[in-house]
Parts: sequence; structure tokens; C-alpha cells
Amino acid sequence: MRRYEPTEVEPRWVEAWEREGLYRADDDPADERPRFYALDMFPYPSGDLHMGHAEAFSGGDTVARFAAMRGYNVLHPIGWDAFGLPAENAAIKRGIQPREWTYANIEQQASSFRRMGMSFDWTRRLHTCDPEYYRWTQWLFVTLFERGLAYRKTAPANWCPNDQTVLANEQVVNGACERCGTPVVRKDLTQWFFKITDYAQRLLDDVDELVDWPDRVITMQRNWIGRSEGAQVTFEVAETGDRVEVFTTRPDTLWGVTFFVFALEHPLVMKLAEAGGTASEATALLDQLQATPLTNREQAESREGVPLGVHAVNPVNGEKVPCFVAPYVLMEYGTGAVMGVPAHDQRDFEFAREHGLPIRVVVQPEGETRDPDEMTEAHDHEGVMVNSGPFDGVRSPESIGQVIAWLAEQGKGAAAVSYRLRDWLISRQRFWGAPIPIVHCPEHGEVAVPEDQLPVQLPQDVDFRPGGESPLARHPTWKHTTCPICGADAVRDTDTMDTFVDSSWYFFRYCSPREDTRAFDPERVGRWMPVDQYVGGVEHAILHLLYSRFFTKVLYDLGLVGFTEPFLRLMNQGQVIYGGASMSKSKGNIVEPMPLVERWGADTMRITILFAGPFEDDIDWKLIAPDPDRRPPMNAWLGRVYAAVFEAADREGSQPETLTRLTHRAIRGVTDDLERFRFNVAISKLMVLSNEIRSALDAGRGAGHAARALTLMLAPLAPFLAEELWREALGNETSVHEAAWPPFDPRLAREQRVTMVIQVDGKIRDRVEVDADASDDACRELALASENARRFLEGRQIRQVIVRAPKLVNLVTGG
RNA sequence: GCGAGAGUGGCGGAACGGUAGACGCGCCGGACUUAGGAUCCGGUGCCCGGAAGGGCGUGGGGGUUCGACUCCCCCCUCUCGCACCA
Repeated sequence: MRRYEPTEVEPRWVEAWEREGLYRADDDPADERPRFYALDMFPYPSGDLHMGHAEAFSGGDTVARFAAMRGYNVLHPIGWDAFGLPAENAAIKRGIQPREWTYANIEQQASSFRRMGMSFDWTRRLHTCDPEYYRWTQWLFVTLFERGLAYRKTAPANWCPNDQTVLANEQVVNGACERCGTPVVRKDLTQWFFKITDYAQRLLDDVDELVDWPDRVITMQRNWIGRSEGAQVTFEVAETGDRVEVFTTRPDTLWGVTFFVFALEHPLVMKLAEAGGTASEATALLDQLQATPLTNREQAESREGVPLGVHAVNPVNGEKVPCFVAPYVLMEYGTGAVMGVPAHDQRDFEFAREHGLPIRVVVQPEGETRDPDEMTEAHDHEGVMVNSGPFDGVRSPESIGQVIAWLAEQGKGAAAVSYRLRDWLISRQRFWGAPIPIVHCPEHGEVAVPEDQLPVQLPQDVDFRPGGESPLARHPTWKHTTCPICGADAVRDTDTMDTFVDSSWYFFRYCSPREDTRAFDPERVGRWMPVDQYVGGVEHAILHLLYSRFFTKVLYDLGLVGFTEPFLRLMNQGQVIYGGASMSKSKGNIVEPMPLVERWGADTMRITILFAGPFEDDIDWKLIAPDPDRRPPMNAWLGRVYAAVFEAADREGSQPETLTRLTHRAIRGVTDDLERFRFNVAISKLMVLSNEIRSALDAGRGAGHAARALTLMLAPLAPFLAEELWREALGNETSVHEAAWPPFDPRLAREQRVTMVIQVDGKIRDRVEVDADASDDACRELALASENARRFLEGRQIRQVIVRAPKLVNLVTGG
């Protein structure tokens, strides 16, 4: 019996594949094969590969190899998302530079990827922290700047006191820093933004094109953009004459307004408080706010607020209602002021109760039938009913439309759309990122660094420890430069870009990674993109994907690309957890993949992880590999396959090939499963096939055809074993990965089926398909059908029964 | 609260509307022993039964169908996302 030694076999093939240049994508336009861009979300080099990488890349690699075997010219690149905070933190701890730590980890991961047999085109490797790369990140910034899509403003920002930098809204989760969990505080800063809100509608509309994305990701994208339709209505402050806009989705409830509320940051608040004689109370409230988190500040049940002492005039009926300032109104959404309609809004209702304000239910005119739902909205039926002015009713889209039209006619408001999406804050006060390529000139203000002066390189010698201002600002000389326009002394912008900027365009760069005169070659991008299959974690469902979609649309508008969506299909792998909990250092339950690969082989690792469960679901390593000292079942199976194929190969020639039908069915099944990312099911089918081969051999029959087909089908899933079998056992000259996916005969793959139809009074009452070559099965199935028919016939007046069953005996009688 | 997804053995999980539980783990029994980090063979949804056999079974309740894990309606439970969004 031959014994399979993966740890000896596998490194040999890694070398051979590299030598043969097996996985290089062919850029030649003359290559007539259809192209397939298989993309995996590039890793952050935080250390060696972890289980999450092992799972995601095993799946992505299977897809890429499968595509290649099906005749595609495959682009399967790899790179590293290598800027970012952890490098600084690690470097501080070790007293080294972030780049040392980063590049060392990249080398470690690269070597592990090789060991795992990933079919990457290594010639396209990139790192976002290379000047050759971030030069073009900076070029993109400049391009956006010149198009008016990058701008600087002073605004309250989310500041993480631990990381000493601002965060994008997207990076604040429940009021805390997404990365370190520290509660975020509010800080007024001048920051750079990308005007992603200009693209809000398109980002929303084009979601419809993303048919091969997971539903939940599509939903998350939609919710994040958060479009609401309604009306903009103008109120006037009675005492000062200031006009204030509010946004509402329920203009039909304008007749139920009993108060008016401003957000704390609303620019009119202090002026109105002074006019109303409540300046001190308002100031107290504002002070209280200063130190509290910007987003999600105390999801207070408390409906606190301070009256401003002034009144707003309701434009629909001229009524004066009291104004308040209250933290439950957010400056970030709508106009920062809302009309208070306690009968039709839960929050307004709570506020009105707290402050003893009247509640008015808007109903249809003249006390006609009230919608019961409308009554539930009225919260305990408190309050007075009022009718809805000149309109037919409330809450229906029609009545809302009527009200909007009427408001517009009266000049009191207009239809409006509001988005939750904010502009993307990209400034970071940290060192390890791409410097923002802007020069501040006393004369010319913000001036983009000219293209021929890019990249603006990071200095080598800088104290990068966080200190509240950008480390680059503390460098003695770095920031001093001259204005590109007038040559006067000027200073560089000392902030760096959010690393999400780096990762929002890397997939373009892969198409022509060595270009040094432009970010990418539009022709090559046009040939390879959009990405056919993107694989990565669901944690990037919003940020990375939204930003990448935004960049793609911008590049489309610039005429650089001919498509508006970068990723056609998206697949999220599940997490690898341990003992029901996500792996973490603090729980001490981390399992590292590479030691297991060293011990049992990469194929065992890959196939174990893919077999463990559906690709999108979390898998619990504790359930897969209960005992680290035991031989993993997948390793044992690979050994059996190895022995069986060698034996089948030895016997082939003198023995007739068998198992043909079974083999063709397996080919069809596995093809289908791989297309649908059902790796676990595909592996099951290969196990069945391998068991059949072994049974055939035990029975003294040949199984050459089946052994060859199995080897081919194994290639995307267990590439090393397949290669060993293909070249060593089956004696082929070229790699199994260059071979075609096993062809299958639809005639053989499809069972020979016979349809039996039972008609009763002209209507089909039953239709049974049976496998004609499996007579036992056929008889059983037909017996079942005839039993069903008999039950149906029982006790009924039946005139005519027709049974059609070609080639089969009449089994049913009746009628 | 809003939205999305999921409920099948001891476990991970299979089943174009057609024999539910493939495949694997675990467990039980056996074989081989040069006693292995093994390997091989058989069994394994639950209940009754020595067996043959029978009954019950895909969260619960209805419906469509000759036939439902699968399609439709209602309910329950769980997971995930968003959440003072006006």
C-alpha cells in the first residue's frame, strides 16, 4: 500500500508551479479565452495568516482554479492592505519603524500563501504602503480634489482618544471606536472629506445591478445610504423672523404640530435662546453636550430639553408653537430641526409628555371614518382630534403627495429627499498612511501637488507616536515646501489618508500593476474588469464595498472605466470560531492554521475547512478537529484516494473502465456545487466517488476512468494531491491545473428516465419519473405511484383513467 | 422598533415537489495485529419488537398537491445587521 506524505510532496509542487509560471494571467489581447477575474479581499499584514484567511482564500482559490480548468484566462492576484494603525502600535511596542513590522509580516504571509498552494499570479503583487502604489492613491485624491469631490471643512468630528485620530462615521460603532472600542468624543477639527453624498442616489439605484450579492449586504448598503422621501417645510420664528427648514416624511401631519425642536448644534440656537431669555439654560445644555460622544449619545429614554422661549409659526395654519432645544434631534440628519407631532411620532410623543405639551391627532375631515391604524398611532387616544386641512386623509402616499403639492403651491415647502449617508471623512492624524498631497499656500490656499511631484513620500525618520496632532507636523523639515503655483514658502498638509482610500481602488491596479505613468491601464482594466467573483468577509459589507463602488463611479465619470459597478458577484465566507466564540487572544482560543499545514499538509487544511460546513456559515474549529494530536479525517481520506488512484492506474489497460455512469453524475454534481460555492457538498460527492473506486478495485474491476475524473475534480479543492496523482500516478506531462475540467456526457450523466403519467378525466393526476436502468428503484417508485393513484381513486366517481408508461408494464388499473 | 436570514439525528450538515437524514464526526460491535497519532469491515433518526415487522418523525398550526423539509398563509424561536434617521 502506498503511503501519502503531503508534507514531502507539497513543497515540491510549490516549486514546480512557480517554475512553470502556471498561474500567470495572460494580458495578451489575442488570447481568445474568456477572462475571469477572481478576487480575494487582500489581507492586512497583522502577523501570520489566521484561520479566517485560510478559509477565505481556500474558497477563493478553489473558484480561481475551477475557472481555469473550465477554460478561462484567470486573473487571481494578491497584495497587501499594508497601511494602518496596528503597524504603528506594534512598532511603538517594539521600538522599530512601522514599515519594518509591516514588510516582515507581509513576507511571512506571502510565504504561508505559497505553502498553502494558492494559485496567485505573484507577478502582480502589490502593497499599498509602497510609494509606487500610494503615489497613485495620491493621484486619485488630487483627481477628486480637482473635480470638487475632495474638500476641507471644519466640523464636529468623531475623535478616538485612544488612537488619537478622527474616525469616519462608518468607523464609529455604538458610540465607540470600531477598532479599539474606546468611546468616541466630539472634537471640532478641520478635515478632508470625499463628497460621496453626491453619489448617494446612484449608489442606491445601482444596488439593483448587484443581483449576485448576498441579500443582507445589499440591505446593509441600502440602509446605510438611507434614503427618505418627504417634504422640506419652512417655519418662521415669530419673535425674530428667522426662517427654519425642517425635513419630514409626514407632511400630512403638519396639522398636528404642537411644538418645534432644534438640535443642540443648530446655528440658530444661541441667537434664539437670547431672544427668548433662556440663554443660560441653553448654554448649560450645550456645555453638557461638548464632552459626550457625537454619535449615539445616550440613547436616552430621557426626553430632556430646554424651552427657548420663542415660538415657531406653523405654515399651514399660522399657529404659534413653543420652540425647544433637545439632544434627541440630530444635527447630522435632515436640517437639524424638527416639527413636533406627538400624536404621530413616538419620540415626539415622549417629549410632549415630559414637557406637558398638547397632543393632537390628525384625522380625516368632518369626523369621517377613522383608520384604526391611525388611532393606534395616536398613543392611548390622548389628545384632541383635528382634521387634516383640505385633504382626504392621512398617511397614504396619495394624501402625502397632495399635501406636498399644496405646500409647493403655497410656497411653504417642497418635496425633498434626505439621505443618511454623510460625506466620507478621510483625514487621519497618524503617520502610517498615504500623505494627503496638498500644499497650503498663504496666497493660493489649498493647492494640489502636481502629478509629476508625486508621490509625496513619508519621511523615514519621524517620531510617529500619537500626540493629538499629526506626527508629520512634528517633523522638523518635512512639511516645509514651496507653493506649486507661485513658489512661495508653503506647508504640506500633515494628515494622512484613511486606509479605506488605499483599498478602494487596488483591484484596478492589479490589472496593470507595474504602470509607472498612470494608476492603471484603462484598456487592461476594460478587459479584466468588472471583477467576476469577489470573496471576502461580511465585515466589509458597508465601508469597503461602498467606497469601492463610489470610486468606480467617479472613475466612470472621468471616462477611465466603462462600467459603474466593480464587483459582479460577491461571496462572504463565514467566520472560523472556536468553542462557540470568535477566536481571540483574550479568550486564549486561537488556532493557527500554519502549524497544522506544516504537520498535515495544505490539502488537508483546505479540504477540512471547506468540508466543515456551508461556505457562508460560521464554522466551529472545535467541532472539526477535536483532538490536535489525532490524524484529521480529511488527511486519512486523501491517503485513501492516493492509494486507490495508484492502484487503478496500475491496473488500467488490461481492465475495462467502469463506473462510467456514476462518474458522469459526480462530474455534473460537483460542477454545479462549485459554481454555487457548495464546497462541502462537492467534497462529499468526491468521497462517494472515491469509495466507489475502492469498492470496484476490491471487486477486481478496473476504475481507470473514474480515477482520472476524480483526480481532475480534486484539483481545485486539493491541488497538491491532484497534481501528484495526475503526473505521478497517471503519468501526464503537464499539470492537472492546465487540464480541462472533466468532460461529461449528458446522456450518461442523466439518468435514463421514464415518465409515467396518470390522467384522470383528462387532468394529470400524477407524474412519476423513474430511473429505467435501476430496475429495483424503478419498481419501488412505480409501486409508490400506483399506491398514490389507488388512494386517489378510492371512493370517487372516475370516468376515465389513462396510464402512460412507455416500456413498462401496466401497473395501475382503475376506473 | 425596522430590515435580512435560518429552524432537519448526539454533532457539522445532505436532499430539481418524488424512498428524509447523502457525506463526515461521534458512538456500538467485530477483524487484524510487528499494539498504530493506526487501518479495515458491519451497525447507528426515535419508539415497540429477539427477529420479521409496525408506529412516529424536518419548530407549531392551517392550505395547495396523487405526493411537501421543499410552494402559500398565520404563529413561535434563534442569529445577524441598522437603530432618537424626523
